Amino acid sequence: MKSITIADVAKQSNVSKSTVSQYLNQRYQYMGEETKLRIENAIEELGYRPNIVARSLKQKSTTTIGVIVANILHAFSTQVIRAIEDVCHEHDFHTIVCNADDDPEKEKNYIEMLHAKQVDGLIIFPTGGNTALFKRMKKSQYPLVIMDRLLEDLAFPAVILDNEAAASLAVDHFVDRGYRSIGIMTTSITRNITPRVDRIKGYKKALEKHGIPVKDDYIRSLDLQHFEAALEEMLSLQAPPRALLAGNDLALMEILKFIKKKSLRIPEDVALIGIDDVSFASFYNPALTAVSQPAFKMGEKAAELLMKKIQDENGAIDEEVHRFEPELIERDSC
Amino acid sequence: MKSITIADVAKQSNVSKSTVSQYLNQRYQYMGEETKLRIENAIEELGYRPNIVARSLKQKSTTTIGVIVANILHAFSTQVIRAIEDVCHEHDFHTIVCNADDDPEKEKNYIEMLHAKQVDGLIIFPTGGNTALFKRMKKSQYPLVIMDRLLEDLAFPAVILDNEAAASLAVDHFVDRGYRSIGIMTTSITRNITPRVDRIKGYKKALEKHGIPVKDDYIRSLDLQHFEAALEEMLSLQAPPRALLAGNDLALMEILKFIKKKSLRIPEDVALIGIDDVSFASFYNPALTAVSQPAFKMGEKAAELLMKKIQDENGAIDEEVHRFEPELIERDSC
DNA sequence: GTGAAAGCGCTAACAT
DNA sequence: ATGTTAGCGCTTTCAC
Repeated sequence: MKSITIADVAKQSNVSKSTVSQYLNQRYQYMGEETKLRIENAIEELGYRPNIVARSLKQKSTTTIGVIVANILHAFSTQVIRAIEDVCHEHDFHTIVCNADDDPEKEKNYIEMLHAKQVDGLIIFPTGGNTALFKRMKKSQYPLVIMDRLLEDLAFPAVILDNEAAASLAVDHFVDRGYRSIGIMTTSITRNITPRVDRIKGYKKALEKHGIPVKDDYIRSLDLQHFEAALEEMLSLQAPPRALLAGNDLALMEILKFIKKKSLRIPEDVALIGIDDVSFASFYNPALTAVSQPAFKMGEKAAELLMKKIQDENGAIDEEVHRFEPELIERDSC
Repeated sequence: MKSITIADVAKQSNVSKSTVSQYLNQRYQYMGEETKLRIENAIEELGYRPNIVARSLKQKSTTTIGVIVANILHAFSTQVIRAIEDVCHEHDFHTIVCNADDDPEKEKNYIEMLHAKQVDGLIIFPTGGNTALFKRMKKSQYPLVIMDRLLEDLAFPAVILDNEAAASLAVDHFVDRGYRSIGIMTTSITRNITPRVDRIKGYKKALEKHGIPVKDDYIRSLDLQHFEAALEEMLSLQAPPRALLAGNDLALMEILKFIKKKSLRIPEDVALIGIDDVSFASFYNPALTAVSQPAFKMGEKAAELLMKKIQDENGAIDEEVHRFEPELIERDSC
């Protein structure tokens, strides 16, 4: 499978390689109309396609960015990815998506491989490890924007949800509806995943604001496979919570499974609000009240920040964190 | 951002570029133990990472494959993708995923860009257009495996579901449960999307097998945005179907929305079976009976076929279609 | 055991 | 207006 090169086109059309190159890069300022046509035909006849690898080597740009998500299973990740792809597409950039699977080791491998592949920049949903690596990237000025989670001590441009507000919104709504014993269940916070920590923080603050005492028994943060046991435990407390806040979509689904298994009624037995709007929220029985993140806007913002950083050579370095507001979607589960 | 090259490492360790290259490619057969160490240190000190773009240019292989799915919104697509990624990872290949969004034009662009990017092979869920392009690829021997849908007249290795069997399974189950007026709703079959066509075919055959007359009023194939109207129509027939088969996950969700909106009961008012097992099937109220595809196995198979095709230079060319068996998961919606 | 040199396909001065 | 030339960073004979 020997490929057709620019040299073949040049020969076929009786011009030099450089002229063909000019043509390919639409620099036909002073190019003879006839030459242009000859080249056009040659390309057509030969079915020639430029080799992007060679071009990238020369130009030191692959017009490709990488995005590494901590966990692709979150609907939020996929929504953000689609927005990023859209923006990149507008800028004629390609996108390579990798899933770190919540594993800092995998994250590290992907960062290194994308770097080796010479992607022009990275959008990362950090897993929470790899501090040293990030420090190095910071120093090397590698175009990087952080999404969803914050990296302590490291000032990269970042796009995140106002996670405290998200939890607050939910608690406020529970209280509005007359609930005062409210639990929160979220996935594990070993490695200090900031959104989860912040959501718990927001939950506590909101409770205090309403003069409701915070009970540690009502707060659980653990791996999905331990949800059932934890739920069992929490709901068999002498005074069990009457309302449950799911810290994210995966947590919500575990809770729903449990509720189904135990034939509990929503909201009579437990009221429910989930952070993240799941695909089936509107037509679940009952319809699920949710706090939704503006995933699309967030993805757009992250991509725009990165594009700017890549194009501005070493222009104004934006290290701000861009915080987006969540929104409560009222339905029937609370 | 000038990058560190092999030359820098060579200088730093007082050897030539080629020796460093040997080292990088683990060809230290005759390499001095000491040289090895010096290189190792130099690489460490400089933080050198090989430039994959340059390597690819020379080696004419990017150890990357592309996968183009017709529509990423189908859960099936994402499951298959994950399996493909796993297999590729084992073979030290990377994967670039593109979403054609059911648009043959986009499909074409992606094929061309992936080709230009010199990916070593392609797995495609065809949108149904681009016959000429595929014919050309066939001729050029480009490593390609087809997934999910068949391409008429074109013999590529393919991995698909036994779609007729899938519909049959559902109809059989309906009949078992005493239903004899059964409708089917699926997304549009303009462009002759083979799975949809075959599912309808399987549905009809199964009906005939059971001696139930096929009614055209009970068969609808259209875009998602027209589902509501079509459902309205079908269920207001003088003799409406009492059971509904959803042709895929997206169709199922539309049906569920409609049912919710009209406050219909499942299965009392309509029984329901969906082809594709959705994430929430097990904990929906009621739990959803489904015909599931072995998505993971199918993805694995496709990836393995492609890897073989890529590695076997021009070895045995497998043009078989590999057909997988669906499985009925019995729950409460029928 | 290690090095020199050519070349992968393309671009970009610089000539002409 | 078009051609010549020198690399981009790496791999790979072939010498030494």
